[in-house]
Amino acid sequence: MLARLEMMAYVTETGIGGTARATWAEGGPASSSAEVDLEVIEEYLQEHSLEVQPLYTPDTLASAAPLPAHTHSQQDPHIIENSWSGQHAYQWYCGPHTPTDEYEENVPHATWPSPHGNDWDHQAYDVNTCSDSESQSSDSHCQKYSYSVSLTNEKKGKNTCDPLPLVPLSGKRKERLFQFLFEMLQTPSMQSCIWWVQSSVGTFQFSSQNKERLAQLWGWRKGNRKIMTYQKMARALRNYSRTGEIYKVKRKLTYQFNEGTLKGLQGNSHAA
DNA sequence: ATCAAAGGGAACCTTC
DNA sequence: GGAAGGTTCCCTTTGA
Repeated sequence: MLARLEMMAYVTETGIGGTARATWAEGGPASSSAEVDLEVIEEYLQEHSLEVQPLYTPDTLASAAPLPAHTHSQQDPHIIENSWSGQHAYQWYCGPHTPTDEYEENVPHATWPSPHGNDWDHQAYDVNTCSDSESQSSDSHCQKYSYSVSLTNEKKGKNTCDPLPLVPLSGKRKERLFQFLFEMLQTPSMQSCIWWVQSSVGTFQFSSQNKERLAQLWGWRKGNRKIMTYQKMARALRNYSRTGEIYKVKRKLTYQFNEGTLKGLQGNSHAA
């Protein structure tokens, strides 16, 4: 139970939201994340008998630094990385039903052509990458890719409890790492972990301080036995350089989607 | 010198 | 059973 609560605090911090937001999650850009009743999350976890490793023990929880308001140190503090200006059509799953039930109800599935010919499993990403650390909302790509977002958000009026599967989608092709990263890049509450350096070309950067949390979320999402670390996640990212889906750029903690991968991800989000 | 990040080999695992 | 896509471990290199 304790581990579960700790995990929930972690989940809260990493963007799933929660009315009882962990103290170390306060103050950061994630503070605008959708709020979810923790009891609902717990109910969900219990219903699905999720075995959750204690990502943060009381000790680590106490020692964990508050999420920094992650701004570029030498930049205008008003410029927030990956400053997400809208809404996302994908939805955080946080209700008492099975993820697949609700998810499939709300989100039509599409397939993308993969660089390797197989169809990518689709998770209804939305793209609103109008802002990043180097290109702001005037970016033509943003205008090009943001229309679907406006529709959903204007209808919803707010960003609340958007379901996103917290567990691998059963019966579907497993989510791939680059899909997960793209999804995180579209998630405003993940700004403290990962952000666009230049969304128009698919360059993104991990937070030096919070990269481990993002990695843990990835590992948790995949249902790994052990806690995922940035080191291991980066190993997987290096494998992408062989296939060309993502490659490393000569900048600390910075990677770039290749053009085809980026278009596939963006195009898929539009198809949603 | 130290440390974080990067890079890669190799064995292993899970899923399709 | 084989391939794909990681995961895990471990070691070396690089750069601030």
